[in-house]
Amino acid sequence: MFDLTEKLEKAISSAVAELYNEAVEPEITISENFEFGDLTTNIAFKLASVVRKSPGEIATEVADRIDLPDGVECAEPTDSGYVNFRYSADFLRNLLAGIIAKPMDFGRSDIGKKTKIQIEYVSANPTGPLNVVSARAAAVGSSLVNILRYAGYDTNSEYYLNDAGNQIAMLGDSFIARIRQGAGLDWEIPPEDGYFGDYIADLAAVYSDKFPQKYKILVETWEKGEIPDTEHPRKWIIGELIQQIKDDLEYINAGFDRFFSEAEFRKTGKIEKVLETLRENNTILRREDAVWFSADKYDVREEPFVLVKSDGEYTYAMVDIAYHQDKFDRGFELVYDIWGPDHHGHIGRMKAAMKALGHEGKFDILTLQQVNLLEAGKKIKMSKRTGNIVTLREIVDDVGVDVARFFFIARRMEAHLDFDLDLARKESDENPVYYIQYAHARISNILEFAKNKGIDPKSADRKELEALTEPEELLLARKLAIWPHILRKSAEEMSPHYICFYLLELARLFHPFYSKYRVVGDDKKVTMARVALCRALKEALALGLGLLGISAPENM
RNA sequence: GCGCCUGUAGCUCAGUUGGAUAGAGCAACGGACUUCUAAUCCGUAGGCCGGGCGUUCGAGUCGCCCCAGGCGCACCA
Repeated sequence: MFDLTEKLEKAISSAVAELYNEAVEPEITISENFEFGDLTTNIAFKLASVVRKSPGEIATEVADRIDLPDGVECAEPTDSGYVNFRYSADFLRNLLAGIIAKPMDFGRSDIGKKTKIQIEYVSANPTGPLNVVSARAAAVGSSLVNILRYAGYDTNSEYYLNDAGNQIAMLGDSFIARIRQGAGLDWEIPPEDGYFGDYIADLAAVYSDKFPQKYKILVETWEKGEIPDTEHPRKWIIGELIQQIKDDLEYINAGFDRFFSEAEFRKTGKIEKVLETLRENNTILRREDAVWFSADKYDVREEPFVLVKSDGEYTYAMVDIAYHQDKFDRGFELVYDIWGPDHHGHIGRMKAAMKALGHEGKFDILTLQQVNLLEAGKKIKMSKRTGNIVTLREIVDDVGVDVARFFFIARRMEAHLDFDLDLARKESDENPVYYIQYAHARISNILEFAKNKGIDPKSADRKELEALTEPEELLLARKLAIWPHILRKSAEEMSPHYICFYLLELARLFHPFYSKYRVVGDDKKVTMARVALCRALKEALALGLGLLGISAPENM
């Protein structure tokens, strides 16, 4: 809907075919400056060496020959070699009328072709509250899911709950130690891999209050010098921490379609099956009583790694490989993970394993870089082990969901993020999120004002919109026309941050327009048209903010 | 030692996959509220795009070599 790129590409290729008998796939880009029109192709540069003419010459010939599709007003060659295209006024009016008629479909596309795609993100171990890195992952992942869904993918989000294995055992040990501490017994948290955070001591206190009988038995058994059954408290704290994680994710507006339990998965027997498949594929070797995967067979840069330890336990890698096989068994055609930098060393391994299982090209990992929290100009050092962390909840409480989400999303995933808390707090009145939201609130107010005067163009027609003639008005309409491109790029490149910058630019055009012109004025025609423009703008802003999981307030 | 990520305005970051004059927010300076929201607007200033060499019509973007910061290199997860 309202994306002329494809039509234009066809028109250009057929013009080129007629002129030079060459087959090309033209690139259409958005002009970065509106002086250069709305859309641009650099086809003449690509052809210059093949056709042996200057780019400028080719641009002129192509521009003359091209059969312009509906909605494109003209093709303008430049001396340097570009061909610039301009949307027709009629196209822009159509666009505005279209947005108002079907606001929830503006820029919606089917580029995903209903492909079944799964995005796994956060997946932090349930050994403590979520930290800022998880907060970033939650924000980015959830908006990516929204964007892919809007782009026509059959999208599912999943959180892998690592609720089994060594770290969980260590968590249990740490928790038991804290219970002993609460009971006044001698206690020690496992020094190597234990969890030292205060939250565990707090939960120990909750446990003894909540289960006085079980607590009593525990303490009495210890006092007799015997070893009690600690299964209940161990299970309880995991459940408790998982619930906290789910609450935190809700808190930052990141919903998941599914939480996938490792403990449950281990019972299904799938791990054995996958191991068997790998064995059949002749990718397994035994060495020193352990079972290894020959990753080097699939990627020369990788080395074999252990799947089953000599004590018979599966490694994390083995379980994770089987888990990913299970995703494909469940029918996902594309599987994406968002991983933190600390798991970087495993990317090559996992990819090699997926290749071995026949999923090459269907699996990819997006790496999300770390977050540095700055306070008073200094980095806050964080360690989950020692419990010295800044939690998701703390940061959201501090700056608000909308601000936190925007800051997390508004940068490339690969970029390290310096989150200056002082700045976020101090400038919370003038940060970019409010700039965008304020545009939305202002427009809402105008529409309310207009409505009270009996002006409510729910279904604006093109005739009314002919009164839009000022350059600022047309610029706004042209900016709106870009929205489908932005969405497509965002989905194709799995990059939610483009949406942030687009919305900022849109707001950046609206505010000056607002101060310069009156929307509701004496001229009825102009008023109608401007109110309609405002409606379209409001829908686009709300849509974009919605995809980012950020609220679009009516009042500020 | 090996691998990955990053280096763009004082600060935080974009830069349409190699294209036109490198952009935005904050911070700084000077202005603007009697009409739909001043969380706004108008104006000024701010840059050897870490450094070097190369590739070509053309490089912030690609290649190689340095420099700086971060993160990984387990029969841990």
